[in-house]
Amino acid sequence: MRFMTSLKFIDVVAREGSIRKAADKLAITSTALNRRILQIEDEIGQPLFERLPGGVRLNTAGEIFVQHIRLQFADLARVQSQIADLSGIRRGHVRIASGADALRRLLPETIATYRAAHPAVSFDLVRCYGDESESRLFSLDADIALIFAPIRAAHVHVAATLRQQIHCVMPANHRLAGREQIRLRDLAGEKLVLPTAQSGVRQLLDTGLLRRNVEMEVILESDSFEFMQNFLHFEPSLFFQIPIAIGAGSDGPADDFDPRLVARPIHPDDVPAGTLHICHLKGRVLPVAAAKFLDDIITTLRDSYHQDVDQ
Amino acid sequence: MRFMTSLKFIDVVAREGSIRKAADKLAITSTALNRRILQIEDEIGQPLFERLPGGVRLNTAGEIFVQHIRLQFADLARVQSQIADLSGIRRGHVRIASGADALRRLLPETIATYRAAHPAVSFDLVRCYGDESESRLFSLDADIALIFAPIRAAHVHVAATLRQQIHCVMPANHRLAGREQIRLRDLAGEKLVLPTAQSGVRQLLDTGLLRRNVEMEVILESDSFEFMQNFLHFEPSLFFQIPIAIGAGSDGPADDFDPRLVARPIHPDDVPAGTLHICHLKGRVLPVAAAKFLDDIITTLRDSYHQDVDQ
DNA sequence: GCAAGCAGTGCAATATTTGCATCGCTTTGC
DNA sequence: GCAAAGCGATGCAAATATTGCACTGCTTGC
Repeated sequence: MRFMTSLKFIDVVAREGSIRKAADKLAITSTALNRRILQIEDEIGQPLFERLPGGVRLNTAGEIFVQHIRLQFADLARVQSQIADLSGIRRGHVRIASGADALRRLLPETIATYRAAHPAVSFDLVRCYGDESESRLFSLDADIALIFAPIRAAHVHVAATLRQQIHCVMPANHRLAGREQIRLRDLAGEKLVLPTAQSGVRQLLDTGLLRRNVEMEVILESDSFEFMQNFLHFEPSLFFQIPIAIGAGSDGPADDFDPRLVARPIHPDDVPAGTLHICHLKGRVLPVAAAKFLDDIITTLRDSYHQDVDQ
Repeated sequence: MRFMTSLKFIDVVAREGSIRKAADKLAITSTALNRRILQIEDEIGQPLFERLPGGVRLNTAGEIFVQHIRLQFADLARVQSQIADLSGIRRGHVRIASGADALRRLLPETIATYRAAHPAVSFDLVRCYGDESESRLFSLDADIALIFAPIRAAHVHVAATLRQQIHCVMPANHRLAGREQIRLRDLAGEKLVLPTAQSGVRQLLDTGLLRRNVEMEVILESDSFEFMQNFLHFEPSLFFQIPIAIGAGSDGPADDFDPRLVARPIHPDDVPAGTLHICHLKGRVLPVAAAKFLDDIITTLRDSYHQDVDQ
């Protein structure tokens, strides 16, 4: 560590109490060592050593400085061990904050593919509600966030966006199952299961329902796809999802999407399409593993989900 | 600090994302800089940068190392100020990130007082929007931040807080000028000038306006106090500020607060009070100058602004 | 009082760093 | 599809910084 030698020299001189003795130990001449110390004292603007007849001794400033030096060495050692631990580009850890939508199929699929190529990369998935994804980006608890909602915070950089029309999920034998598109007025009198209030899907629905002033029966709210899917078999009702959550657009529907159910898009005039944002912290240079994975998500969306992705 | 130059170089390259750009900034040739970086990478035993066609980017090892470097620089500044403090003369440099509110009066006043006592201390003031203040604390570009907004990041330590009720600023002859407090419904039909969307004042206002569903005419948005203050003389309208921005609570209103204008608080049931946070990076030991200045701000708020300060 | 041990300094030898010219590469623009 | 521009890397010579030698002035201990 060439950039630490001068500091190391000071440390040794402080320990030896003499420039000549320290020079001996460091295998250089005392004059060279002496001049290095004078130079640093000059840069600090204050002497660090008291000159005694029998050698040198740290003064108060020197003690503060040497303590700093030793802390730096300790911290450098920590950094080195941490870096040595990485030992390669393909190692790493990617932390993702995501709403429930992308966790159903997009992320499992993409991560599995990525890990097949880079098995030494590990992942951290956290399901977030509301603005928590953005907070996690900011607090550096997440590298990448997938957010199906408007982006509020200025510190979020949106790497790609994906338009998603909300779909209405219903039993395959439902009277509306034959329609290509659902109008909100068609839902009059239907029993509805709504997503929880924080979800982006819910906020879009509220916009539409409020605007159209449609009378509908909201029988429950849930944030669990599995629950809503199974509930439909017991009580005839409808719930809402976006395409990536039900695997639409991918190679066929998701394996666990019930074949007795169908999903039909709501007419965009009634409920506007929402946007899935793929984000990271603005100004942050992502770790390689995370940056590559970000590329992978975008590629997957474009190639495998055949979706329009804006970058 | 000759012994820090190589590290500084790496920091700059990381920020610029290009060796050539960094070399320009550092006034050396790109080849010299390139070789210094190669040398340090060699000493670390691992590359710190990814070489891209358009420049370089930190890899995981590099990110760890650069964070270490920045901490080292911040700690060196602390050591220097502590050493300077020994000789009786406090010298040093305090870097502050602040929203517009505190920059109007609180900081000019406090800094002037501080500098009268310690003329060798210099200051760096950066006006920040949104979450930028918090980012600057983390990247060690700022020692202290004054944030009038909720704190989102976990790495921020809040040294003190100050509750601030939003005030409505209007011409002295306005029909509402006689009121002790303003209700939102009083503002129906008024022309409003709102602060920009990132500002903490705006976010509180939005909460209140949304909740009360008051019909008002927003004629423009601005982040400039001077502009809004002068605009009122040309078109009758109202804008919003918090007490420390208009000098209220201090010894009389700020010198440049127009006597033809008055500020009246909005009823707390309509718009909740916001909180000014006085912060620094968690876990960091501030330089002496910065630590003492932090004390000064808190003292000033309590003694001169007669505000309740929580510590 | 004089030898021994210390830090500091002038000067020449040596090592290191820098700048120039140039290569190989990728992206961008026409 | 090709030329231009921008990037990092490298060989080599010039510039700069560091080092070692010889020596100074100083204090201490015998």
